[in-house]
Amino acid sequence: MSVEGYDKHAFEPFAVTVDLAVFTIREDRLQVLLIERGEEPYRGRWALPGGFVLPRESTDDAARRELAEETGLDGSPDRFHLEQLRTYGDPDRDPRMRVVSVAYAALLSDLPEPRGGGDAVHARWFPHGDAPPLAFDHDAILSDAYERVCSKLEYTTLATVFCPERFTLGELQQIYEIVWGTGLDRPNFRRKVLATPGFVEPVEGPPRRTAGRGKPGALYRAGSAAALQPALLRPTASLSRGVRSIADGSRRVTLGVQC
Amino acid sequence: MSVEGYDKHAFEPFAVTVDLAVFTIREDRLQVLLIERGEEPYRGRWALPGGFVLPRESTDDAARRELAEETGLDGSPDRFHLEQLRTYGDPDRDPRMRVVSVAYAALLSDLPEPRGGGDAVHARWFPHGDAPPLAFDHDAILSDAYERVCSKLEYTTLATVFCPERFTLGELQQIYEIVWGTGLDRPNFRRKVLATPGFVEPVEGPPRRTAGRGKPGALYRAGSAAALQPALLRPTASLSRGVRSIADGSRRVTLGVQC
DNA sequence: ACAAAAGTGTTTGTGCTACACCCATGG
DNA sequence: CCATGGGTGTAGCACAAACACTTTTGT
Repeated sequence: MSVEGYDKHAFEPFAVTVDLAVFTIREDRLQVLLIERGEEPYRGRWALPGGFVLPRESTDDAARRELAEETGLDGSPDRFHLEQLRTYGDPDRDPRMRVVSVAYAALLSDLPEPRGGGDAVHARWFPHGDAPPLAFDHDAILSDAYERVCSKLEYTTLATVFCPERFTLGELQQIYEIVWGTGLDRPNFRRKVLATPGFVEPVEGPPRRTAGRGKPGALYRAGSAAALQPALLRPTASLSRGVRSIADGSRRVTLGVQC
Repeated sequence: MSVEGYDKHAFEPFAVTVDLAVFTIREDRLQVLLIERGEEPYRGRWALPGGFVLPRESTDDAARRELAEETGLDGSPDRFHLEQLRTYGDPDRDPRMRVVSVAYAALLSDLPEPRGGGDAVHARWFPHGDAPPLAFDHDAILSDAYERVCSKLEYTTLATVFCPERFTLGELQQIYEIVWGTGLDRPNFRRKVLATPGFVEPVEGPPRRTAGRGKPGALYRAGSAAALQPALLRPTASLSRGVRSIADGSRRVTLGVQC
């Protein structure tokens, strides 16, 4: 940017693309949207959705456009989150030419339509962890994106974008448990969420609802706060204090890939 | 990346650059390295150092190269930190052409030589806060970089890269106080640092040293740990004591493209 | 009656805050 | 002696972990 000897044609052309790691929660699993490539290189391999940044378009706009094209969500005012992850710029990441890719992570509430991609390409949701090896360096991007999502749940209220507009605290807790792959203590989770001003707010007319049997829970919607002041940390899978051997295994549902 | 209709010349050329926010601590202040532009646009304005990514070079390599060129640090094995910040891709951020810039943040221990830039351009350190308005969108980049540095001190051991190889706990604490612009309680800071395994390790032969008068402090060097398990949070600007005003949202959370 | 989920309460421990106090050095 | 910085101790509080218990629904 501040190079002195400047010449508009002193450099070889770079292509700039955006790649999207789109997450949602379907069928009690964290799932990622992947697209099957129809041509070389990596024909037949699955990859993250993405595409070229247009000449008069910001990278953010390109990411929004690709997200809309790929998922069919259009004027959806809320209920999703999109943020830049980082940029992948190895010279050999695409065998065709020099491509620098700005990766984005997107979080979506489960969509009404399975997918609305305009193109005739194959696209589907894969449970995170069941995804096949991806094209290019997309395995690394997806891995980075997953770690970002895990840690974002700790210090932001982003978990609510995975929920429907109205949700119970049990459903919100399930988001955390599914993404982190750990169990959480319900009473403590409840207190933590309710003690954080602006995390959730109770819905007025409390028409209760249930997700199976059991007592129906009170309904909430997302509040106005974005940050969790004391973070909601995921339990550390590592240290066990002292020599406590008893009472460890119990009901920790440690499935899923660790962060 | 996974666009189907692919044509090598279907896009206009983009330039890809790296921009660096280089921080150090000199004269008890957090300072940033700036370069005076010698040509249009923004001739005479100060800007972050940076330059074009070469055709066969990763963006990380380009950042390392620019850092070496600009600061003169060469084979320095350690004692500095370089990490990608984020990418700035607005179509109008450079009036000459379409330029996408991958920004990096660099943290350096104070250098022996003031600067070793090979070029004849003007470069100097500015105390953070005293920097003039910068060219392009570099004010925004610098602001993001500063926030990143502040938060990185909270949950990593990165403060040690600002220190000389051997340092006292008082010097380490000063790093935090200078960067954050707040005072810290010495006994508590001390306990926190020493209680974190791998943050610092005592230097064997304890030849004590002093930074003025007063009791000489024990010397330490950086340990092997990178993360601070319980974070070392900067004090919230809110009131202590008495009535906790509801407030405040306080800590910055980088929301994405959001909804 | 039983299972399952929601919701309340209580105990215990850890880590941070705030502050009081002593030690070593230079002027 | 005093000022300055290094270093130790301790009481109080906020918060989280763990777990016992009650309530409300469906089968």
